[in-house]
Amino acid sequence: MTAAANHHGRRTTTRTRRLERAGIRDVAAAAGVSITTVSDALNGKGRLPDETRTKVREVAERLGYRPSAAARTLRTGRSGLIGLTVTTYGQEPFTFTEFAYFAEMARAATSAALNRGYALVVLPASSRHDVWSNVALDGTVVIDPSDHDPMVADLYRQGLPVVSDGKPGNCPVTAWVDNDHHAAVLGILDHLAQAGARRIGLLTGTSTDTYTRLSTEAYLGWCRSVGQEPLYEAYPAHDPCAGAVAADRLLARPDRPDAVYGLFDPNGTDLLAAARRYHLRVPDDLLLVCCSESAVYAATEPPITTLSLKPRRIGTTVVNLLIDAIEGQSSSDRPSVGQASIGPGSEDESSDDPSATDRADGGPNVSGQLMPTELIVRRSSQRRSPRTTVSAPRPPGET
Amino acid sequence: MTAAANHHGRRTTTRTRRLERAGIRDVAAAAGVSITTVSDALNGKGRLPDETRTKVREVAERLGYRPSAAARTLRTGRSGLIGLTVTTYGQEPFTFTEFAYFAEMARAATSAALNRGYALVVLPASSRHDVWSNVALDGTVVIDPSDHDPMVADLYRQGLPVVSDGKPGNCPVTAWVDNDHHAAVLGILDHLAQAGARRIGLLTGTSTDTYTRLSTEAYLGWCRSVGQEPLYEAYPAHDPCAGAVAADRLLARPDRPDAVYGLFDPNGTDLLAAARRYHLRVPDDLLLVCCSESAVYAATEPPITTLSLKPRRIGTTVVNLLIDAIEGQSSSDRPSVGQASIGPGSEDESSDDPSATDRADGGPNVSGQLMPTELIVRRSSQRRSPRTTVSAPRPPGET
DNA sequence: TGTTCATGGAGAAACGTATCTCCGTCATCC
DNA sequence: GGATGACGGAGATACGTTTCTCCATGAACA
Repeated sequence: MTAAANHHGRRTTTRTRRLERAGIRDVAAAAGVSITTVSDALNGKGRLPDETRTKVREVAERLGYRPSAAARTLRTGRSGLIGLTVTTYGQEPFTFTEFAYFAEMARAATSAALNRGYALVVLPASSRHDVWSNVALDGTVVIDPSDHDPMVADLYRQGLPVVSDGKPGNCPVTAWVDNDHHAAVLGILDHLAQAGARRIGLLTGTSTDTYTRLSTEAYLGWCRSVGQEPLYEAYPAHDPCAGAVAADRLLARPDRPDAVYGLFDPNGTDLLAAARRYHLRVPDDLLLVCCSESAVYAATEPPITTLSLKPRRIGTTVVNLLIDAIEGQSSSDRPSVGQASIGPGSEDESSDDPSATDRADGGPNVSGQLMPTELIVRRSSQRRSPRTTVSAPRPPGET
Repeated sequence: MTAAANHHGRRTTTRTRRLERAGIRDVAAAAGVSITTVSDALNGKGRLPDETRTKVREVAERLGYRPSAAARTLRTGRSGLIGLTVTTYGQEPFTFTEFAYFAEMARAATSAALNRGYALVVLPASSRHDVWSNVALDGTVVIDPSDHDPMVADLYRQGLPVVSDGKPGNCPVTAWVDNDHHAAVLGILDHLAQAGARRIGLLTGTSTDTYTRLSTEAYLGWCRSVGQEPLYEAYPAHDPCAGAVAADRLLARPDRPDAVYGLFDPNGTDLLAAARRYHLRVPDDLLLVCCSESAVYAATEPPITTLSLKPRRIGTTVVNLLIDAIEGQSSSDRPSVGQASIGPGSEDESSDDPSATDRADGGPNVSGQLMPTELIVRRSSQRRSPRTTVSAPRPPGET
């Protein structure tokens, strides 16, 4: 008795016991061909005449055959799954909803992954290890890794490609993508100064992630360069109430700022509410800008100028870089991130700005990529012209 | 030469070629025990003295051993993955961000899944089939399935547990959870009437999902019962601009309503903007309520009364029901949804309202569950008392 | 008439785990 | 002093694919 016959015998008895899904063997038997032929026919490989191919496909369809993803993954070493790691604050697992940035970014990432035949698994950065090791990942996207992130290091050591959203501090990654936060903050401060601000305040966070750090540093540097005394309040960004309190504190100071930039999404409404409490008119008494992806700031009274980090473009780029690394890895041993990472996979949102493909080195050998932000100018930051033009016409000349 | 030795021989030569992850065999060899012992030691099974167990664990740790999720899945038939199907509109894959409901619900679902050791895979309902069949799922959560949803039927036919958020129309599911939309709409309309509304309008959608359908029907029924002529505008809810246009149309009608309920999240700002355009004061000239999970409506001018569907509780419940079905399935053949589905897994958000565990039958044999909504009363729907108390003190009497 | 190719397809070996079965070895008990 | 069981652990099989290797057949060719 051959092994195949033995197999089949066992299967038959098993099937009488429970109604099981048809396997490739069942298809082969029903079609009167070998397992190899079925596999080749369904996967478009091998050299088979079209008649055989279509016949096998018909039989498979008739039997309701679905290939076992687990077996395929085991055999090929590819699961078609990529992880999306989100930062977790305390017990609450996600900032997903708190900041529209994450939601948008995750959406774009999911979409980009699906476009290339991958699915996204959402995993918290500090999850118990068992969940992580229970899912077969081809690679991981990490949002804002902390310095020396042990999870990232572990993944990388396992040989998994890791691409981070946010320039990594000290952990090894395959590639990274980030906004040019320094330039963005400088642009905003210049914009506010140009609108007449003399004392620009900052609402910032206490956490040590790259975004907060770079933005705050840029603010402090700008203050130094123009000779303004820094005016800022820092609060734990994950606390929904702390933002409102910090905004209030900032406007309650004796040296009250006449313009404020808020680093986090809810800061716009926080600041608007605080301004109302102190009877400050926006933009007459107080200029306002905040970093947000939320569309509600177009409809507030007054509409608030926002800095968009273009999370969709970032999410798309990150995923495409990751998949490039995953798929490039097999052909050559060293991960060579493809040169056309933006082009093919992002029909949806990469409509503008080809300069986004510029490269900047950020580590020993990893390819980093800085992406531009977009300042959406609305009434809250304009004293004179109420028109909502986007471009700031001033030539660079004051830092 | 035994098969094991053969294995190991091959492995050794392979390892010289490429640096591979250590397998269970390597651990067994390094620890001087058998594969069985390693497996048992790491999984806490079998009868082993603690010394062996700890020794094996040490060796595994030293070798950086990570069990292959694919192999485990293949062997056990469990992947620890559950799918989250999100409705897709046209080409754009997700409504994720558009409606805070989805973001919140997905977040809670992810969290609940992780609490029980599962990970969530986000998949679009109408994805190409290959992505679906490429991932090994233990079960699926479906958000708002359409009638006769082929995808759901297919999953169900495969024997996968399917739990839907939103009472399913005509597709078979293991269980479902939904809000009591009928009661919610009636409550809102009564609330508005009680605040003095004579002609209540509705901003609704053109799609045929359960939420839109039930809500609209409830509105129409209420209109019939109180003898009011229906005043509504329907628009494609997935179009971000169409809502603003529909809101404008509704307020531009000659028979302008003096109160409006908007079924979708952005309707609040849409209606507020439209009211401003027509110089209608809220709440004096126009009472406003919309269904939203967004916190921004607490900070608008005026703050807008919202109906919360409590998406986090729904997401948590749905996932727990699904996992109950998955894990119950193995012990008995018929999926018996556990009786304590809310209790254990939802430490975070099931703080209130134990009545949520009530059951309602909605299909032949599936267990459905109706969950309450919450009306957050703010200034936009109150004419007299500007205090933001939740209870409306006025006695009913002027319908 | 042999040799060479191309064609169509079968066999069997992995992939790495979980688990079922079974086998020694002692100590214990009647 | 032989049966009994607990203890500790090894062997082998199966999970369902993919894919490498190889074999038959017939046609083309020298």
